[in-house]
Amino acid sequence: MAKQKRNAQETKLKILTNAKLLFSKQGYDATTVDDIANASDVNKALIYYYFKNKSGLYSEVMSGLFDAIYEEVVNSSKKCNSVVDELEVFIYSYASYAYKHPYFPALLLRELSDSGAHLPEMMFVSMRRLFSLLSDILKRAEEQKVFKHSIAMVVHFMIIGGLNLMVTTKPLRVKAMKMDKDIDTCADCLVDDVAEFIFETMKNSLEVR
Amino acid sequence: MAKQKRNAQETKLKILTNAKLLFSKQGYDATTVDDIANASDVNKALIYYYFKNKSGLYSEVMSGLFDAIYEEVVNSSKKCNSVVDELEVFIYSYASYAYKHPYFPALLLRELSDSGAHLPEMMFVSMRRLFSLLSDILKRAEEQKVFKHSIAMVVHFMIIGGLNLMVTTKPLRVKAMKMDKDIDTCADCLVDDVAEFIFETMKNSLEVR
DNA sequence: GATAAAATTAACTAATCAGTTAGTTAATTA
DNA sequence: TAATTAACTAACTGATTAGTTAATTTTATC
Repeated sequence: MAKQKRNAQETKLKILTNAKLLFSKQGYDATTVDDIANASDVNKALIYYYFKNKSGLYSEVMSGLFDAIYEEVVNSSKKCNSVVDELEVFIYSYASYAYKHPYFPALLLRELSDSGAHLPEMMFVSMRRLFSLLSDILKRAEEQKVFKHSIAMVVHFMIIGGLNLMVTTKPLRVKAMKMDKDIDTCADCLVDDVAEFIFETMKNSLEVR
Repeated sequence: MAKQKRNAQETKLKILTNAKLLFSKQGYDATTVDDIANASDVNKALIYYYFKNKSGLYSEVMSGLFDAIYEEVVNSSKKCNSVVDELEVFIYSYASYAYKHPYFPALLLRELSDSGAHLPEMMFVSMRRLFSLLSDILKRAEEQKVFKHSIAMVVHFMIIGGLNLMVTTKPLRVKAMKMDKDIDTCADCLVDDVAEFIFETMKNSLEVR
């Protein structure tokens, strides 16, 4: 039976971690509970012991991720002296997290691709919260006459769309580079260079001159 | 048996259309061949008569879409007198197509979210081709000293990421607006306003001053 | 009009899926 | 230390899935 001593927290975490990786790689529907159980080296019934069902597991995976990135972005913003700094830090911290946790962009894009049809409610709240952060930055920047008026939602999606897609398409871009050296798909671009380019693009465009 | 006269082309098209809608709405894995057959009001075995298998059907759906958008963008570009015009038209024609065919952004984002792991080969080629278009515009603009140097791949993803996400998240944004009027999620934004904002953002940032 | 080919049908198949059940074992409690 | 609880297991269940088969019907060809 048990190969070693029991540790419930450790078991649960193992399940969550493997679920996160598999949902990220294969998507929710193509990932079976058996997949997750096998990857975690636990009996499938255990997953129902710890989580209500497959979607309950998914919800926990996603809420963990959203909480983490929100904290990352918020905590980074606290050290800023200006709204332009805040925008920069928003972009850098989001980029940093996304590159370090590539399952996050994959999961997020999948959810957003069907308008969150199966989006757990708390995830919806988290996303609105994240957008609020950026929206607030842009609004204050406008009030301070640092930035022009902007469509915050579009800014948001240009930033996170750009970043997320840069993460998720890495293998594709590497493949494309091998096939055609004339096309620069940024296969070796560093995360900071990407974040910097996006930040400079937004700043140069929005700043009042 | 047959409820009316047979028309093979019409039957095939009906299957493709319904497959496109369902794959777009539910994703590949959650859409069953039975779903598609029922939606098309045909016998399931017919799908195997016309297409090799489920993934063969998917490939045909996707290649149709990519050919269509590529043509749309290319044909629009032919009427341009300057590289800046070309960029504008690239963005506007992509936006126009994406808004008129919301299943395309949904399908594309899903594929890109897992780095095209299941991406049909011809779709990979189509995407590279589309990116080449933009990359070429930016390169020429740089050579003509109209635009500064840019990371074409990041520009590409900021543009298509922004546009695609604006399309796919429409219902989410409407929902968010209802819950909190203080947040402007651009729920009623017009496609041309979005395209214009994205174009102006890229132009203002990249143009040499 | 007869035959062949194309389009279509109903029924079938083996495998897989989310979830369940009853039993076992380790850890905790009294 | 015995009883209870928590963590875990193997096996099961009914429904669903992609794909198949053989038969039927319609259309095209001669």
